[in-house]
Amino acid sequence: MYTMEIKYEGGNIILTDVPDFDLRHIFDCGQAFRFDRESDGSYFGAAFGHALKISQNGRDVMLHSTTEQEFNEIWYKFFDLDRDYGKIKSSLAHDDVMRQATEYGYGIRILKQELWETIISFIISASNNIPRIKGIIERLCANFGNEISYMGKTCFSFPTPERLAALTGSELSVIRAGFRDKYILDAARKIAGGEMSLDYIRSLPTPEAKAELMKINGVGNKVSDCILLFGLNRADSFPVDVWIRRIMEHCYFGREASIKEVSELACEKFGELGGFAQQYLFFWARDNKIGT
DNA sequence: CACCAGGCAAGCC
DNA sequence: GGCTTGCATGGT
Repeated sequence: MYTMEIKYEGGNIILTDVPDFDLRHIFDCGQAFRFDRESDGSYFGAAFGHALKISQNGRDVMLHSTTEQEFNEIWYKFFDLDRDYGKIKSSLAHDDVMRQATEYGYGIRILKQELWETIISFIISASNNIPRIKGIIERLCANFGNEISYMGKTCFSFPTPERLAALTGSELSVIRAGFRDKYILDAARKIAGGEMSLDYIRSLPTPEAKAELMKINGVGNKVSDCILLFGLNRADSFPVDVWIRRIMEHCYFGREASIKEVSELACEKFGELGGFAQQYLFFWARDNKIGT
């Protein structure tokens, strides 16, 4: 049995004996764009309007300069510390592919991110690459977010729908998002204007939530699946991007396969654990250039 | 210089 | 329904 302990010491939260947890796996598997590795191996970023430095030594994890209240209200849920990932991995590791993928990314956790932020982040991800996605989101926050003072540094929160809805296309062009500008504005205006409700979307069953999200211009099949998985905690969602398609073709089909075929096989093989399987596969395949 | 990057929408049949 | 093409920007 795992025996994770939570202590509050010297203004930091210290977790000991954290199971299935690795910062590089968590932040480099492509689910979050606002946390970066520092030269000392720690990660620095922001979520839910709060900044965080987090570091790890083996199974011990430190959340720097954080209160118990903030940990309980934000970071405990954000890092999905409630969930038994050992059980998930053993349920998935029924073939050689998933055995390798779950062993390689053993410390992956699916972060529970803010819904609004995932909508905009994955709109930006379309036909883009991860370094540039990060750059665009950084400029979005620096220009239109609120200042956060933390550990002697200044960083920025993710801008609200209201803030972005008030912008013109040319004002938004400073973030250099290209053709995605109009999609970002469409999302912000639908939500800030009350035409679309995030709380209502949260309350919907997955298929209905997906249909509602796809009313936003720039949110299609794949982007909506990412929003469902990362922003709405729908772990059965299996986003099929070019990487997942290639790895599934290479490892399971042995031929080219359509997105629909890939989705159907994932549903069959992984079922309600599809989202976890997707993250293990994505991290493993990209790091090892499998299927390329 | 082409070609592509966690896709999508619009325009075709 | 499925299949093509243009799309902004930046990197190789």
